[in-house]
Amino acid sequence: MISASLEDYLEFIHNTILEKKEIKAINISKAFNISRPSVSEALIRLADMDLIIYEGRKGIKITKKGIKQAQKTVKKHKILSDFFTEVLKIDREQAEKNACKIEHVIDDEIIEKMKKYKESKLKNNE
Amino acid sequence: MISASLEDYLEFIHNTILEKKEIKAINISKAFNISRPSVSEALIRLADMDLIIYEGRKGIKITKKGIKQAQKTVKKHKILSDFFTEVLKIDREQAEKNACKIEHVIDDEIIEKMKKYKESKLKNNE
DNA sequence: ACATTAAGTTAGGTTTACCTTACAATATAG
DNA sequence: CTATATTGTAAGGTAAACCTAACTTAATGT
Repeated sequence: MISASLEDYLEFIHNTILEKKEIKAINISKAFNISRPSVSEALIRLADMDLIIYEGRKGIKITKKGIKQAQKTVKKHKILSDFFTEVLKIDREQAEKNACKIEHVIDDEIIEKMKKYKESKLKNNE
Repeated sequence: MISASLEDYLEFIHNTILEKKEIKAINISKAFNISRPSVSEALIRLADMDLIIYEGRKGIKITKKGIKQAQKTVKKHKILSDFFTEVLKIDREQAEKNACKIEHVIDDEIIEKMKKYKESKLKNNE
């Protein structure tokens, strides 16, 4: 099992690679406001779990396994955030903030029900 | 700020006192499957925060501040659990399990919206 | 009353996730 | 092409939340 912190970093790595084609340790440091040594440590742990390939300055690559893992988190994040904004009418910023925390602890079944609930609500355009 | 673990223990202390009038460290140890030394440590930390008064075998008393804090958690727990079962049709067990984790990270505003959403849904008995 | 059991504490250890300070290596700017 | 700034690593430290083993103290059974 991956921790909430590592899951956050992996999610960020994945999103950043999709967006900008590459990512460096320093970007993670800045994005999460953690020290460079802490990032090094986290990247080593992610590499130990075969979620990324880390070769220092040569860059960070995400593995198949890492992509799968990150996609799961991203999916949860999106469903939570959409449910909060569209069903509960929470503002985007707060929805995002809460999705970031809840995505690490909520079960898949609840996520699926949230998704279905939102979809059927939209269909019946209530 | 109180940690998720301490919040869990305080919630359990509060609920148990309401139900059985008293609680001992050993009950927490059994309920959460953690060692007696870990409970001692946690109780000392809760006492340091003035959430309980702890005098070893003489018992555990919850302070005003502790009751307030615990009630907040209990409220969040109940709203989450009810929302999951009544709105999303999640089974009780899973709803409880997830409420236990989410209650520590979710903002009050979302909890309030969940409560209102559920109430208005019941009123219109959809 | 005394042995056993139960409950709690002490001491010392682990892992995770952070930190700072100091150093090494690489890029960039003049 | 060297000086400076950027990025990363090493070493060592902290706090939280757990653990085990060993001890103390209190309660209980016979």
